[in-house]
Amino acid sequence: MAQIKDVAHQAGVSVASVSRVLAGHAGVSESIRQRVLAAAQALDYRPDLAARRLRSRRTDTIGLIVSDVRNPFFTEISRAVEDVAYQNHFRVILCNTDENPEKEAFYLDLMRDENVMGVILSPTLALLADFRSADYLFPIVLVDRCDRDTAADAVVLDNVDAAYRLTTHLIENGHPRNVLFYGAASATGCQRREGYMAAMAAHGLEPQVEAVTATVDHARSAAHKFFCRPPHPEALIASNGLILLGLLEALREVKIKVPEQIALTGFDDLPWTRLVEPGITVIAQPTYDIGQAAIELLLQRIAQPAQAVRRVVLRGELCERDSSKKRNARR
Amino acid sequence: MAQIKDVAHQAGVSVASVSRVLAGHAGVSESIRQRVLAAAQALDYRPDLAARRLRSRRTDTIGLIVSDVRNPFFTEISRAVEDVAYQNHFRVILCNTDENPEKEAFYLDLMRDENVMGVILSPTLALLADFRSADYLFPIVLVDRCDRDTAADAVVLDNVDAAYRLTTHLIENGHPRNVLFYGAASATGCQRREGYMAAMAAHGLEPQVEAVTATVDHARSAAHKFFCRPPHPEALIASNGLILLGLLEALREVKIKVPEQIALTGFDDLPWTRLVEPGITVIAQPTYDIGQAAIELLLQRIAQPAQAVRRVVLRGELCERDSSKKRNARR
DNA sequence: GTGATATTTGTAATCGATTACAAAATATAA
DNA sequence: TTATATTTTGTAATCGATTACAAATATCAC
Repeated sequence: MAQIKDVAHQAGVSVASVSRVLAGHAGVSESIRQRVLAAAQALDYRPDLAARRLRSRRTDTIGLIVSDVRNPFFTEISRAVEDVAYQNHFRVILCNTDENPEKEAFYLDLMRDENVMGVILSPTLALLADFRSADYLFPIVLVDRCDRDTAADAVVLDNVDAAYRLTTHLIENGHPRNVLFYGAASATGCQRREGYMAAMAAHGLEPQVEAVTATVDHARSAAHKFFCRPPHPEALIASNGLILLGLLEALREVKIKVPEQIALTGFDDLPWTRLVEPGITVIAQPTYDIGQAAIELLLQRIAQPAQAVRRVVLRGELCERDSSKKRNARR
Repeated sequence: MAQIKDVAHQAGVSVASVSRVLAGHAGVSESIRQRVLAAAQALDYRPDLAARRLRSRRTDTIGLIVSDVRNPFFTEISRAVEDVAYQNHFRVILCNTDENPEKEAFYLDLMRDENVMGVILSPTLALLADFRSADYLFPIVLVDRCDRDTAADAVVLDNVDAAYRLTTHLIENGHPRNVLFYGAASATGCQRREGYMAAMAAHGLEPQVEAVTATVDHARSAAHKFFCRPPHPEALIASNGLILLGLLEALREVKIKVPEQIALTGFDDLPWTRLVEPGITVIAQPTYDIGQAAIELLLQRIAQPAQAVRRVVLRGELCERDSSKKRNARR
């Protein structure tokens, strides 16, 4: 394995010159430049990253900490982050917290050990509660979850607005008695609940919410239990894709027909929502864009650590499908 | 930021002793051990990984190179790999090749630069063709794709067998005239084709195959074109989940009913396959297990570089659903 | 040509750990 | 007790780059 002194020797120059050429620094003569480049090529020289990082204190690495990359929302975000990171010659370390604050703390420590240049984080509710960027040695951009008053760079959906519009859509399509199943342990769930409450209030309707853990299995069993005690509502809203899937499975189990007996809507435009019969009305999140915006924000922050805190708010798109078909106010 | 000499000073010992205690080496007195541990704790000392890696030449990092983490098959593998890696105090660098050999070569170079201790790789067909582990400075475990004669550690599904069983299932359920849509650019696609051909031959039936690019969009348009020239076959087989989804979308577009007019089957038990009406008969791959086996194999290889080349072959499970319902041989 | 200034190049210090080797301390055998 | 073997500890070299600083060289005005 060739190292810098071999290249220097081969080119007949000092190691400093080699380093300068390879780092693209100015103030080096064209003749040396050529000789170094040729020598490096000839020896197939690759700088040792460990040595470089030790001396330069840069790692060109960022961390991506999400609850579970298997959640399609985060899968897409990961892909976006990696695309942009690699275009900018950054590496990505991926971590899954499973919404577990201990794992989250472990990975944040790991990020410090790795001396990453920045982190994209989807924080647990516990961490978000009193989150302060200043507590960390590296810049952090929050994704997906962020309170109104959190002083941190963030990229989020306008959850309140999206839930408001989804709820309003249901009401206007003749489903005033609807109930929200939301993930109480997440900031997004709470914000979507807020939008739901606002929409119901605006129409003078009685809201009804069910707090669940945001997993398919838990949502399914919670919904199953819910349907054992009539009367059934006219419509359901799921605060995310996992809960939505759980609700659908429960409805299948208890043989309640969508949309004849009940309307079903939710968040996240997953592949299956337009494949099932009927198609499910959802708020589609621009997931790739969210990831892209997050990594771009992070790279900017790394380049200019002092710039003002920025928040990017993206709008969800309502995809109307047959699961929330119009119906007469009274049947 | 405290460093090792601060800890040494605080504990009143040499840096060597601190290093030894923290590395868990034997031959250090209990009294020093205690003092060092206390000092490290007090100063919240975290070893600098760049320095450690430079000197020790270990990075405790592995690479995971797949075509696209958004493919649910690879999403699940990623998660398994990360789980086991982190349990063993390894980090994971994730890379997406998009089946592009240049990107693949780029990332393999990156792995060398990063001095990773090993790589889990889902190779492009081009790379697999003359793949030799010995060409790389680090151990490599192949996942998902591997030829019969590839001399490399690998974890794969028994594709020939699985395709054989799926095809046989169709034939036995009264669908002798079936056609396989397969990803011609992938080793798995070719092996599944092989199993299909064998099953058809075993039953004295005429095989029919359509080579497609393994993406939803391409499969959809290829299928769309296919259905414009009757006669239609009695059944379809998709060689992976993306193609399967493309076929289903095409069938919806041209309004061919499953299973009344045509049976539909494929590989990969994605969430939607049991949600759509009718449920789709598929070969379920033990994806998490595949990822887990791959990382475990890699960790073993790292620990014992000279051990014999090993191949883990897992069996796919046939999930029978209504999309391939039994029908009379002649209608 | 001289001196002042700007540019290019090289030498050596440095990043912060690990670890080979030597020295010191302790245990064991005679 | 002494000599020897063993264990514990410390000193200093080392990993392979980057970069501060000094030295050498080139450029320019007069």
